[in-house]
Amino acid sequence: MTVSRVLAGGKNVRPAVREHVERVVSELGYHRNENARSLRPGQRSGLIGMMITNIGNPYYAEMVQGVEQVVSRTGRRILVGATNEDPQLEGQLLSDFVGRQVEGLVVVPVGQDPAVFAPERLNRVPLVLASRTIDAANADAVLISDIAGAHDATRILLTEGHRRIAFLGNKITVSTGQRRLAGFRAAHDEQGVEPAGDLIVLGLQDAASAQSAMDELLDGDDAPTAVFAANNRISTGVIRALSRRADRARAECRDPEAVRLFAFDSFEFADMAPVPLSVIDHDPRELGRTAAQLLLSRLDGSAEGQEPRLIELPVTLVDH
Amino acid sequence: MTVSRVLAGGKNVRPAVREHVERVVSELGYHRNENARSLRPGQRSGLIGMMITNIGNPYYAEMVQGVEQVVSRTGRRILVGATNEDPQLEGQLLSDFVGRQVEGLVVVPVGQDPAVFAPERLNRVPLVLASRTIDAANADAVLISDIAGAHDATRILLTEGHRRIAFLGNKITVSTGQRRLAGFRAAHDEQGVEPAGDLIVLGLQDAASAQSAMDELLDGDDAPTAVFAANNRISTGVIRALSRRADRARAECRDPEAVRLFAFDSFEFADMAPVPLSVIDHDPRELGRTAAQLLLSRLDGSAEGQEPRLIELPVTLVDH
DNA sequence: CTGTTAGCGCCTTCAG
DNA sequence: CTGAAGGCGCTAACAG
Repeated sequence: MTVSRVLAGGKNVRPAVREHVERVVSELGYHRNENARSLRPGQRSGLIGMMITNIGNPYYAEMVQGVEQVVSRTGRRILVGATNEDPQLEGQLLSDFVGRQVEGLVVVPVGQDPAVFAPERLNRVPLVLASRTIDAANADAVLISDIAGAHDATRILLTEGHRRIAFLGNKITVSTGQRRLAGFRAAHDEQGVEPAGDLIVLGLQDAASAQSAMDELLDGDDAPTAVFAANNRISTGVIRALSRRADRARAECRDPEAVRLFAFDSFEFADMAPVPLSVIDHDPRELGRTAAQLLLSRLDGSAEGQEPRLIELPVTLVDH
Repeated sequence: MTVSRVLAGGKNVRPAVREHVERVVSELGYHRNENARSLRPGQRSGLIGMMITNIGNPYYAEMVQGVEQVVSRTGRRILVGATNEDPQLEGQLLSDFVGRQVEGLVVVPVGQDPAVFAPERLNRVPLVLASRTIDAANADAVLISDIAGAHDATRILLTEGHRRIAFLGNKITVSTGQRRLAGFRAAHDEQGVEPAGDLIVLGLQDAASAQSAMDELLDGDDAPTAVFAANNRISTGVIRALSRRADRARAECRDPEAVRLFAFDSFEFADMAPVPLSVIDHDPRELGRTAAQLLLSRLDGSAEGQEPRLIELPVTLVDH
């Protein structure tokens, strides 16, 4: 008990005893067992669970960094798990994290099934959805201005005169995919232009598939004059495709195809990409920080009883 | 007790009772408390601690991914903490992780002080050092072939005739910095060439400082004809500097400075960098996987009593 | 200022 | 096959 008191701050302990305890603790390398500690009612575990699709994607890595920065200031640590876009893995991970007594969860959800995060599965653990949302979910969420960003970018392409604009997107079950496509379509509607249906390719999961999809479109009869790449993996593939083709063209003394590219999400070296491009830029680190703050406001009670909140972070259009 | 038995696999429970328990468990969303579970002697916590400098660096993010891939197969989860290259933070993080009963640690150490990871601070928790080592540490380690890689690259530069080769490196207290510089020097020695002392810049912590260091060197009287960039952050800065200068030169109708660049660590888009470069390539994901395997071999007892092991992963030289 | 009691949720051991 | 006892490490509440 005396040791416990010393470690809790040393109140109501005779200075001599306190010093003695401190010395012995450091000599023995004693560490109090945080798990046993959090077993007692009213004690928090100090763990925040983060479920993302893939830490190898720099986008999510930066998000993790944002969350880590904010929660580490409150002495909490983050438990990281990868869902690999697999709803079943997502469910297991959730259950595991709840079992490990996480105080809160920051999640990039895989699908749209609200049952995964139903209240009885969450066991009262507050949840913040990040980057993607689940329409029917009853949770705080931080999103990017997907719709407005895609809308603005597409409007620019249309006003530049492009009529054959390709849309390369990810799975439509992912809310970012839906929302970015919605913005793309809305801009067409607004300008009274019919989107080129044959140029809308969805379900692209990685850079490699985006690259071959792009090649295929450019090899078609009526190739696009502009491309909207709906996320950073897709942009990567598109840039690879365009750059390879430009190299080949130059080697054969042809003029390279000029394709106007708009990319959602920025990435390192966007400013020195081998092809000209415009970017719908935003900060995944800020997204992580905001998500963490929403979560903390549920934990410290400052958002007591509030309705689910939705924050949309702004985007910036940048030309390179 | 019966519920505990059902959750442990349902041995020695009447099927009817088992089914009933299972139904009620899923109805109520009951999760067994993993922390309480690990309180019992002989039970493992299922947590692995990862201490890295910065998750936002794609290099470390990929390392985390490698570790996650391997340990998640054993049902374990990873606790991630950032040290921000701060030895004090590193110590606190270590203590926190040990207190949270991590079963093992994968660490990219900040400095060279072996006291940080002294046995009494580790409390018998196995430690694997990754990417960097501490010479005096008594722990398993996975490194890249820093010395050989830097040696080979420098030898190539020297045989190409370069005599003014700049070395842009990070802090010399970091083992990768030491080792890569050692390889650089060894190649010079081997060829009987004196390294250009005025071109060796150390202590570069980020891309921005590397960029300005590069600019400064190129503006000097006796500018380097080749550059060795000792890690991915530094390469980024150097590429930015070179590319900016090339753009400016072209705008002024001058020939851009031709600087031969060798970069340690690869990065996305290395193959389409705006300046020609060669890369000492290796796979941080593989580094993470290997570190995790070393750790697991300590946990399952298969490396029982073995001396600390040191694994050096090979590098590949790639021209772009 | 210091120590005792009790109970957090779990599972090993033993009794029925 | 099922349940009761006990203890893992910790700290709130109470006693001294």
